Amino acid sequence: MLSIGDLSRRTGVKVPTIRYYEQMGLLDAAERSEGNQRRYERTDLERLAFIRHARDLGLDIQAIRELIALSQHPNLPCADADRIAADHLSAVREKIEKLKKLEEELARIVSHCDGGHSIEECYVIRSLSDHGLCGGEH
Amino acid sequence: MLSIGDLSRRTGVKVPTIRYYEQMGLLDAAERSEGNQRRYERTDLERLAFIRHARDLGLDIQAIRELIALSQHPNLPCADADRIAADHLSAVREKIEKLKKLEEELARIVSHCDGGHSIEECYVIRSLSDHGLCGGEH
DNA sequence: CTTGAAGCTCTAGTGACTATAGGGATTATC
DNA sequence: GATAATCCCTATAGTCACTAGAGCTTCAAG
Ligand SMILES: [Zn+2]
Ligand SMILES: [Zn+2]
Ligand SMILES: [Zn+2]
Ligand SMILES: [Zn+2]
Repeated sequence: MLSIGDLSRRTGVKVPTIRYYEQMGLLDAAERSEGNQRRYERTDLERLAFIRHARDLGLDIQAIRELIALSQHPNLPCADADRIAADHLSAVREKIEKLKKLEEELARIVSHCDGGHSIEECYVIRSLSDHGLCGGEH
Repeated sequence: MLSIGDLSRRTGVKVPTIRYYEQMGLLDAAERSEGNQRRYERTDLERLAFIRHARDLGLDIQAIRELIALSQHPNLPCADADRIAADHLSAVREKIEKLKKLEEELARIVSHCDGGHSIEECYVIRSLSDHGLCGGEH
């Protein structure tokens, strides 16, 4: 039986975060010691590692909740799980696209000024004042 | 003199957001009509357009506050403004790098399963359970 | 002068935590 | 068995940049 601190050390998830996951329904409410402290077993450790890994990959709490629910039904087809992952991949790709546009614009803006001007002439300030100086939309 | 709604329509910034920017100190507290409604002038319109553009480029409120403060001193050198922009560009590039790693991993995971398995065999679920199946860190 | 749109303030909700306060439990040492 | 250090508990509030709603007042058109 592991304390919440043990679980934390073994997974790298902070103690308050573990309690938060319980509150959000990702972890089952843990058994308690006589003194009301949480006690965990190996299955909880695995569940938490799953959650942690899914979070590291950027999945949100709701998606993880659904994946956990699915994983409780080993014989169902996995189309739903695959769709969740595919949707997330699409969302990540969209974010990348948006950030690349920002990067391009910012790089252009930054390259036009080297800190050697006055604020009045600064290309950074002028670009922010006038989207017309931009190369694209955002 | 423009009402807050006029300002909203001309900049595409929603009315509550304009009030929020005032509260955050990005916009000066507007003059008021006899009936306590906000009234704006051209300079406010320009300020709001600046804020909007900076937000569209991903700068946060604090950075925008600093840029506005700088733009009030036209004769100072622009090194601080340039640094804010350059720092933001670096942050954007870091985000892109992280997202690209996620994308790669997610693409790999998704490509291994086509929805035609059982949950028990699903590569998505198995990958989430075991980071050892991953190609890199995240 | 009436009506409907627009404006006002204040509060709370979003997501995924993190921090703090003010206590109680457990464990190691003496 | 006492004590101290560490751990754990709940509950609340703060983060960021808004957004939504309640309940009220003001404005502009007809
Ligand atoms: Zn400059
Ligand atoms: Zn622009
Ligand atoms: Zn699958
Ligand atoms: Zn992994």
